[in-house]
Amino acid sequence: MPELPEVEVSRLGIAPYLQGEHITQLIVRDRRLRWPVEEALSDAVGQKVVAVTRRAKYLLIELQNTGRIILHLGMSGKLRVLDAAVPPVKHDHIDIVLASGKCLRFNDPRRFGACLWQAPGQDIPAQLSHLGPEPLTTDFAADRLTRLSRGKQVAVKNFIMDNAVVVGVGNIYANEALFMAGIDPRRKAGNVSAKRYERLTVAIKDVLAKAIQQGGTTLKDFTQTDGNPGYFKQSLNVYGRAGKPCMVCETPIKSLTIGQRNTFYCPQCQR
DNA sequence: AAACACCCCTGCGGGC
DNA sequence: TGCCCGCAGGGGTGTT
Repeated sequence: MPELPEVEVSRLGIAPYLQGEHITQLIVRDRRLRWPVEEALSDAVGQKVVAVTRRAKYLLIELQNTGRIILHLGMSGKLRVLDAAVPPVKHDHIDIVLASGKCLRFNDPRRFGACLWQAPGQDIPAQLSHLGPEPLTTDFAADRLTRLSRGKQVAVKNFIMDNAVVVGVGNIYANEALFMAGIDPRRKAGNVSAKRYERLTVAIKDVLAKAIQQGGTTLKDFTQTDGNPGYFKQSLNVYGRAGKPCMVCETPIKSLTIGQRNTFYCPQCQR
């Protein structure tokens, strides 16, 4: 479900309900997520939430004692803010209950998501310690793509989906950004010129920022925390449009598999 | 080292 | 209506 824009939309939706609130209870109904949910997570009870931040596709619930609850939505994870008394439904695995009477409820049918616990004073979990720059900051610039890609045989699409290169670019937005930049997704990363990486960098920033503005992309089941869908699907140029005419030149969009993932591109516009 | 394939898991849509 | 198959937004792990 979620790429960076959907995670950011979720963050914006939940933050007002969590910030400044005390956690009164943690309910874990199923610990079998991407990694087993640690018992120590309940150490967060009694703590005040000072902020909800994001790193890559991880949401960080920052606690006053410097502890953190770290959530990842995986492929099918969803967050809702509800009255704590609302009965849980299937796949509602975790409730973070707040003094306000609300709770943050994590639902994840496929259980590819995660809930990690970083105790006060502990290092950030290893999953977050080797991540590349955030795409929407100035830390992510074209020269980085050019420098890291020299000599690389990997397809440029896989290259920009590598979290060590830049975080938060998943399958939808990798396809969209490559279309916007006019680059064939199969092209070897090392064979893309510095000039074209300039265009790709702009495209990545642009597509992610616009998707956040429009509330993310709803494909099957993504909803904003208010239950409304995201509207960016209407702006997709290539993703999921195999056989349909290119928005620019009307050539049928092609699909193929790159790195075990479905890839869409315009054979005319992307070289 | 780099480039892949594979796996975790459930639900859903399409074809028959 | 029902069954079976393929596929899905992520990403860590293990093999060449």
